[in-house]
Amino acid sequence: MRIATWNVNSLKVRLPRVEAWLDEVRPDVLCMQETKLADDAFPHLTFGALGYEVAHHGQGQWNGVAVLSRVGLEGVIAGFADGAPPDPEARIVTARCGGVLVTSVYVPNGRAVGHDHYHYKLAWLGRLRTHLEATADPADDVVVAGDFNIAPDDRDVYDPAAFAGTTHVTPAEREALAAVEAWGLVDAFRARWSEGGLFSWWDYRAGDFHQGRGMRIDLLLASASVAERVTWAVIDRNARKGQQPSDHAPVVVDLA
DNA sequence: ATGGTCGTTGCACGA
Repeated sequence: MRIATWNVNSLKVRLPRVEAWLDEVRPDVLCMQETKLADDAFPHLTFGALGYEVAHHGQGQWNGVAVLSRVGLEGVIAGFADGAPPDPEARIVTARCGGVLVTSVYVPNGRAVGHDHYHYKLAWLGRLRTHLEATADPADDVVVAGDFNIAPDDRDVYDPAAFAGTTHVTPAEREALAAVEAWGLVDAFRARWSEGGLFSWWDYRAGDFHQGRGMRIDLLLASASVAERVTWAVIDRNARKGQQPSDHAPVVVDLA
C-alpha cells in the first residue's frame, strides 16, 4: 500500500501536475492540502477517471483538504470530531481507506510568534490530539498526514540560525507536535532516514529550491502497526521542478 | 543588496 501527502497550493492551478503525478506514482491514498476550492468546485470526475474516490472538505478560496483513495473510502469526517464548536477553517478531513484510518491535515501557519494566528495554531494542534482520541485507537492502523507547518527538529531546516525566533521551529510548536505524536504516532519519513537536508517545502522566492534552502514540514505520522509495515519513504523532489510547481513536494510512504 | 514569488482577489495580503 502506497500512501502520500502533498500540499498542492491551489488544486485549480495544480490539477494538470496532480493528474500527471498520480498517473506516474499511483498512490493508493493521497492526502491533499490547500485545494483552495469549495466542495462544489472540486473536480470529482477527473479523479474518478483515475480510479479515486474522494473526501473533500473545502471552504472556497483558502485552505481545503482532501483524502483520495483507490482502496475504498468510508466514514468521512469533515472537520474536528472533538465536540467543540466547528473550526471555521477547512483544515482536517478523515476517512477509512483500505483498513487504515487516514486524516489529512493543514495545520495553521502561525504567521508570527505571538500573533493571534500562532495561538490558533497551538490550540489547533491540541484539538487534533482530542480528535484522535475521539475517532481512533492507537492500537489500530492510523495515519495522520499533511502540512504541519512545523519543522520537528533542527535537521529539518536548512539553517537553524536563520530561523531563530520565527514560527515553525519554536519549542511551543515542536512540543505541540510532540503531544500529537505522543498519542501513538511515528514520523514515518524520519524513522527511515536520519540525515538532515531532506526537505518538503521551499519558498518560491530567490531560487530557494535550487539553493537547497528548504524545510521539512510535510509529515506522515503513522501508528505503530503501520510504522512497522513501512518499506520505503521518499520526498518526491521532482514534483517541485518544472512548470507551475507547488511550493511543496509530495511525501510518499510504502507499506508492506 | 535585508529583496526575491506565487495564488488568491482586486489594486493588498497570506504563505
